[in-house]
Amino acid sequence: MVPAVESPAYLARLNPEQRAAVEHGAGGGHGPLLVIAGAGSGKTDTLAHRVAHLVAGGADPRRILLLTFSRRAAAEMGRRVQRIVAGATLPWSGTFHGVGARLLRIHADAIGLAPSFTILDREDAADLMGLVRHELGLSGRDSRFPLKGTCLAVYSRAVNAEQPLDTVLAGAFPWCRMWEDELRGLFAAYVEAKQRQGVLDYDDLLLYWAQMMADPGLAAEVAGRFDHVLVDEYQDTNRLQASILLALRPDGRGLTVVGDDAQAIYAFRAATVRNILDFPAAFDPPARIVTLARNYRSTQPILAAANAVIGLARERYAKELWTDRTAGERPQLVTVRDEMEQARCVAGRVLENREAGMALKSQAVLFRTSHHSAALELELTRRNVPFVKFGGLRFLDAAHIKDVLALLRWAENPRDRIAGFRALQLLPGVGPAIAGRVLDHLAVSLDAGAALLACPAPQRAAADWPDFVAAVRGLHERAAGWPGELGLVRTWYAPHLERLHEDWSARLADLAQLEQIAAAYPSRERFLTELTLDPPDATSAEAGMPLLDEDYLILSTIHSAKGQEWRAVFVLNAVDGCIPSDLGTGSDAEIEEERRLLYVAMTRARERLELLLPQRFYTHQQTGLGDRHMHALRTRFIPTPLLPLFDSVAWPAPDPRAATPAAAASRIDIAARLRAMWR
DNA sequence: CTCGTTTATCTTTTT
DNA sequence: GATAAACGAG
Repeated sequence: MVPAVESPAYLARLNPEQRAAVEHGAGGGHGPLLVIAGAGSGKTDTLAHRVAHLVAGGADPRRILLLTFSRRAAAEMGRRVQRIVAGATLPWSGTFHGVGARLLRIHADAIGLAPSFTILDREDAADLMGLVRHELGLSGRDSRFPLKGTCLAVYSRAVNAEQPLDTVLAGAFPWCRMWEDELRGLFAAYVEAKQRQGVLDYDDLLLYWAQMMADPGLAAEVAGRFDHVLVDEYQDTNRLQASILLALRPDGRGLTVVGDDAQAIYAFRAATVRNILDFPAAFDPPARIVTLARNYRSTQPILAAANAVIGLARERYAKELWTDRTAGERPQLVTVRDEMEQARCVAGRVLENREAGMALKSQAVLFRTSHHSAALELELTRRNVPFVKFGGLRFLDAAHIKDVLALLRWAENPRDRIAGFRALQLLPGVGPAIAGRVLDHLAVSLDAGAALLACPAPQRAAADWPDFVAAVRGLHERAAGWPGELGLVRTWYAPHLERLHEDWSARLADLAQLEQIAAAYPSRERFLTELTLDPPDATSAEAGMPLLDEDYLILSTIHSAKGQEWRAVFVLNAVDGCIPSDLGTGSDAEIEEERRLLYVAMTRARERLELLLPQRFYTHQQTGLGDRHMHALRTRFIPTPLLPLFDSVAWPAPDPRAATPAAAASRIDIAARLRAMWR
């Protein structure tokens, strides 16, 4: 406990529980602390205050490790800390993966890793898996071998959950059990390939870090860098991350974790809610638990409904969120005929809200899967409503962006075969076979740049070869400097882009945007590393992000909405088959996660919450009969006893003169279209 | 050996 | 309704 020092002003802003979390063990080494922070309970602010309080109490900010879920969250935390203690910067804040990459580069020599290692994103890793899969002759079998993406998913789960292969297969991939031996061989070859090429996948960033901590000398060195370790969103960490944490703070001294088991939504990434449930007992004496249950975000009616939804969950730290914001309307359950009507309804209501003075930016539309917003995106574009979409397909996933990055990555690490493989095949006449041969030719040489010069031009690509070699050589020599190298690549790439893609001009504009982004990074290595670990996560309808001062609506997957809040929130497709997704209804654990997902969506709302219930929606069935529309039922997470907590309405409001629903469904609804023209 | 066409399969959420 | 293996022509 702090002696009788005058209490700093910033502590006065906190409620008693927040203050307890902030002041826990102040003044010296302290025991482990678990903060259970309900939705909207000021979690981020509490964590920021705790960091600031440590610094104000004399802790060295350079020796504080702050692990967040996303890079965005890390930046936000940094801003808030600085607002409390001016001038304090946290050099060691970031995601587990980002911090891991940094530590591995520092200690690369000690663990036999080339410091110039490059990082494969999900898709590149899958491509490498596919290559190895093919080399092992697993592609052409009588019975079909799992796809490359599935193989990678199995591998990744085994690594992150720290489970043996047979357990993983039985638990999460039962249809692949017959391939256990082949998969084991495939994974061994995959690991060897990565090591030969000096590349790491996402999982390696954690795995190498954990392995580093298994060596007493290195472990002491790494752990010795930090006096305090704080982890945000602890409910969404996996076993491997927990192992790293435990190795960093074996006795829990100086360790703080913050999270909310009711908001655990990343089990598909091998996150386990057990981490947070079992945290206190992992130490002796057990960790102190502080619970933040006062909600500052939502009105009482919204909170009551959300509490009721999560109240039906099975195991959790019991807490009931409360607020003194008693005024406000109940959340609405809005029944609409189908997805088109849903899009019109939401677009209309968003604009109504704006008329009433609610900026587009303070409203959000949330959905379970990325494509659920397709109809809405069309409707918004038609009505000229600007929007930005988070989640789903990303900027970096576009083929032309990947092409350019592949060339840069290949220059950074000539052993990176996936990068070279991709770059070479951009040349007309070069396919997998020739590309492979060129790469084999280079592999025997120590100086890749010289080897490429000496490499005989493949006959079919003779015309394009000199320009290609010149471009690669320019990158090796770093003649253009950074970010000038990107211009070099674009000049070489532009003609190929025109040849390969109809919509080349739009793609060329994307490359210009990439150059803008690149200019913000000091070097090629930093650009490549940080871009793969923290890709720009928003896409909007038109090229480029809207200007910052412009007003725009937020569209987001529920996963990407984590930690955020808006005055008005719309949740699309609150029906069985979407929430819960019919793909996620296999086990009880999956159902529970889907329930928490709905809870997360609902608790994003401050004043207005509307859940949309299309009475029918289209499914893409494999029945051979093509697409079928199904009658949808209200999500099972809002059973009838909970209905009094909501207002149930229909949209458009029932009109006695309207045709019967059956008739309206069978032909074009001209009436609705005419109405919509003026909306 | 490449590249365009056909056919069968699987379809989420993301560092 | 996209994607990857299989097929066929140049």
